[in-house]
Amino acid sequence: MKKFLDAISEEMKKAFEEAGYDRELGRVNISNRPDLCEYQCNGAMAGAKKYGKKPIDIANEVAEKLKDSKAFSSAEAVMPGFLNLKLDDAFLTEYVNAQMKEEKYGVEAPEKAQKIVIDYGGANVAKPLHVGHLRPAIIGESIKRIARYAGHEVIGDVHLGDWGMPMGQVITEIAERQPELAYFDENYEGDYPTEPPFTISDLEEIYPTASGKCKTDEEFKKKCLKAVYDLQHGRRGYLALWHHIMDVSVKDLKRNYGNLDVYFDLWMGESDVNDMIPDMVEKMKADGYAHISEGALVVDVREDSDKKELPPCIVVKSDGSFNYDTTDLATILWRENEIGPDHIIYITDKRQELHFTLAFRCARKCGLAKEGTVLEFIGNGTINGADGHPFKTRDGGVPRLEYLIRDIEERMLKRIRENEESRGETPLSEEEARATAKITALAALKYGDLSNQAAKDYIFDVEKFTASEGDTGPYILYTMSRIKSILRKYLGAAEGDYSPVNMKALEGLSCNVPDSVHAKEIMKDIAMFPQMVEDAFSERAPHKVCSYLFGLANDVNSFYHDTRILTEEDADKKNGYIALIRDALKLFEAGIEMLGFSAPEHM
RNA sequence: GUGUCCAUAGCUCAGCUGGAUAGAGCAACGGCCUUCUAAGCCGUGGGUCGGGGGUUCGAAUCCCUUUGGGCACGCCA
Repeated sequence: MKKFLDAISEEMKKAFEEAGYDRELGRVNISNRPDLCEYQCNGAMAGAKKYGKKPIDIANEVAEKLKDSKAFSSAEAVMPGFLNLKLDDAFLTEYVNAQMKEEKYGVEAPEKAQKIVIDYGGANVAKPLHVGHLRPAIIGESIKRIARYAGHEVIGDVHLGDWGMPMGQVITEIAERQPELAYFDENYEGDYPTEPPFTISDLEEIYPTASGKCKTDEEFKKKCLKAVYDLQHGRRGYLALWHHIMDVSVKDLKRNYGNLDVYFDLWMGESDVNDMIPDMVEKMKADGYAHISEGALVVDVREDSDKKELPPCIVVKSDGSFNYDTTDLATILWRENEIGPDHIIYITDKRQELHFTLAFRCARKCGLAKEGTVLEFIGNGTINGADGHPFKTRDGGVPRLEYLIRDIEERMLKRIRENEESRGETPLSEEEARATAKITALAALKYGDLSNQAAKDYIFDVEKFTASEGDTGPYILYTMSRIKSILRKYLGAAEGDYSPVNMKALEGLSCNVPDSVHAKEIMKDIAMFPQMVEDAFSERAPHKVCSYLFGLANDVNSFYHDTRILTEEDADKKNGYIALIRDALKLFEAGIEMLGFSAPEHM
């Protein structure tokens, strides 16, 4: 079915046409003066110049044609030339009931589904996830889900940092600590141990130590760089050690991402394209794109339109090893060969923008990316502390994601127990309460992040996220659990029964013509759902999903407050109310699914 | 220095393909629980949209300029 604004715009366009004007002027939008009207059309003013008429005259002529409109109960021309519109209740009701019967509540499959690779992990192996990894993970996961909901084929890739300097650093540090290990004996020809010589907590300490040393100790840094070269060029012992690092680290990363409800289709990394690099480099040389500059093999990517001189893209470093330009280029080639995407979307910290500009141009110039493949970079802002500076722990370190989440969960758990006590409810079991706290905490965290524009820095304020008042994840979940509670009771559930609502049993009901402003507001929200999904997808804007859900929650809560649903004596009315909140619940479910979190049955 | 992004209420942010009186949340203040979950609802106060200029019937939104910030700028990722 047509999106709602398109559907009502169609009536307006017809009116413009009948009045003798360009039908394209008839675009209808949501009113920015809700006190005056529900929807508005500004086409009369836009067309005034073209037709050499006063806007108000055009508006009046058009309004005249809308007298018998099905969509609008009133259409009024107002100075200087606005067309103020009120929606016909029956029209809206019919639309919403038809819409909610559809599979995706009015979201149409795209004319041509796009194949999209989305690269959004950015985690480095051997390094624990910290706050810096939070945004790409959360934003990427959401954009992936939005794109899927919009009907596209999306493949998420974690794209691990597993082939660069950190690997050399870890290997070198281990070599210094345990030089007797077989991995470091170049003459060793036997099998290496199957068990790693370190645990995940060892690794978490080894990497920062090594990284710190590199900043002060030139000799150590040189050894690390040499180790990177050797690893990339197949030194047996290093490769064996590297496999251990991967095993230990990836297992931990999967657990951590899993806790965030972030799931990748591909767990590939820089290392996976190592074998493709030699041929790729040879071809770039043979085609005359790559040349030696300051000892490194580079590709010039400057363009005449540049406002600033760009550095070249370094394909092979002067010591013969590869950096992330190399692996990113080879990865583009791999994705073209193996997946053939229409889009490749990268989500990383915005500070990496220049790198991607260079890599994209290089890939384009050297023919690694096909003509039609869109390479897109989404840079996320940083997470800052309350002081406006990058988020740090009290001792100045970067906070581990795990601890951060645990902190939020504890606060939520406390809240659950407080509520039980003040409501006089039977307390949930420890297990159940913790499960609810976990779900709520994740919602708080993700919503807190996603409700900000991806590209902007934002202040991470634990107090604010866990306050669960106002524009927060828990507020959305709370609204949902209120709806569920009513639906459950409507279906005859006993007090204290928090089992999932049987939505199937409610299928037969449909919304009545709204009998209150709040009911009508909810229906107008519902009607806008498909438009919201399209906008959120095309603008890569999860925060639009957030603000949509927040608006819906506001309207549902107002409705809830004013309308006695279960005690309504008129059965037909009551069923209509139930259908209305059921539909709202369906959209909440769809919305939070797109944001990447879920809802508890009771909170 | 060059490029780039940003500046909106006390705080945190929407709005930016130009439209009528610039919106939320938090904080402040005042109401509402014998009735479906008060993690809620209703209300009040609070802004020369950093400054200046321009385009336009009309600018937070587009253009120029200026101030103040963030970030990036060849072999880390």
